[in-house]
Amino acid sequence: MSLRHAVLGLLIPGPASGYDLLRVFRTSLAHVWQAPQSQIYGELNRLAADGLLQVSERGPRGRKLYSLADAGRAEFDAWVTNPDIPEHRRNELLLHVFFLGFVPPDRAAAYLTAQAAHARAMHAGLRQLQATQDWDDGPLASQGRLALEYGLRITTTQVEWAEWAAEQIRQARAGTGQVADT
Amino acid sequence: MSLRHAVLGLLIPGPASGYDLLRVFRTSLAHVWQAPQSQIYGELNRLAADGLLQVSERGPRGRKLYSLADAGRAEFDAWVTNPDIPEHRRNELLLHVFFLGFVPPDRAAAYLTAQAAHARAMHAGLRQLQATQDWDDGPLASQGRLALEYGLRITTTQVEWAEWAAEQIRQARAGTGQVADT
DNA sequence: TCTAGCATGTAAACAGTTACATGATTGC
DNA sequence: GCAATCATGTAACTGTTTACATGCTAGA
Repeated sequence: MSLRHAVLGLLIPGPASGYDLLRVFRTSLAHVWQAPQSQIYGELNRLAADGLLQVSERGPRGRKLYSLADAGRAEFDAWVTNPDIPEHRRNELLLHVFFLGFVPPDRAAAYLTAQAAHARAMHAGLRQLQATQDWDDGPLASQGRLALEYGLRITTTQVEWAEWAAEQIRQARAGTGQVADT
Repeated sequence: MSLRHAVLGLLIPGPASGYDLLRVFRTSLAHVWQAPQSQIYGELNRLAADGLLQVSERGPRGRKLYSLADAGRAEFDAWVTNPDIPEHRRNELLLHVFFLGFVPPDRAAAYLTAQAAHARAMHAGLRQLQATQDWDDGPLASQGRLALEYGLRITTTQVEWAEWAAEQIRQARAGTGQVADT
């Protein structure tokens, strides 16, 4: 239930509406934790029902400003530096790789080359973001820098690995080919 | 719906029961795609209802051997080298990092050091696996080697990043401390 | 005989996605 | 007046997890 904690955390700097949070999820949090509109509004209502936050103000067009209750702040504090991360162990890329032995080596290598290209594009996108972003604003800016560096490093590793893996497959094919032909 | 394709892929070498698959998910696939028992049996029944596989044989203790139908093989083939991977963009670690500005720098740095230690332990576990595994068996062995290398490289990157990030926070704290004191 | 492992299934709850639905207000 | 954006909500569906439930069979 990390969405819960994300919502609580976003209310720490001050009260905000569901719509405000929605925009944060679409911008700053887009690369970190995606959540559709329906989920955010639902979670806010559940959080309010559980007493972790309350509606502190109502504005025009039915706008509701939520603010953090003491219980919510406590819940967030317990979560944020709790080192236990529920290991998800679901990696779509590796699942494909696992079964790559069932297709011809050429197709398998091409698949990995495509994944390398994809990771490279992701990396370029993050570099772009790094260049355009204002890195002096808000309490979340320096954390954003850390997260972005994570993305840059991980995508680099992914590119290198995918190219290495494609090469492994090509070499194995060449190896068996030669043996078979000789 | 990747579980679907994992199940189809596992039936390529030959017919197997739900229980057989269950053991594969607990061993070879444990680091790649986890699935609980109830999900596997449910998926097998759904897959059979959809005509992607059929019960080819019944053994003792109600054992049902499933085998791949032509439609199932086609579905698998379309999936396995399809380069489009639905981007999940949900990273629990980065979500914590995003909010680390709301706790004292010492706690934030300690959190990242703990994550470095965790990634280091993961890495050691994979090295262990690499040493003990029989790397000459089955059609999935060489793919397993590629996946394992992925894990080794990613965990290395995670360790390096987490230590770097912890250092960043410590330095920022020292910096503001000095300025404030002068 | 009894335990461990084989073997399958269901029910309830929770999490997440997509699509639909509605209305208010601001600026052109 | 109209379009864009603000603003919230609900319904249906799919995917996932946890827990419970049942019975068979091989071997010590």
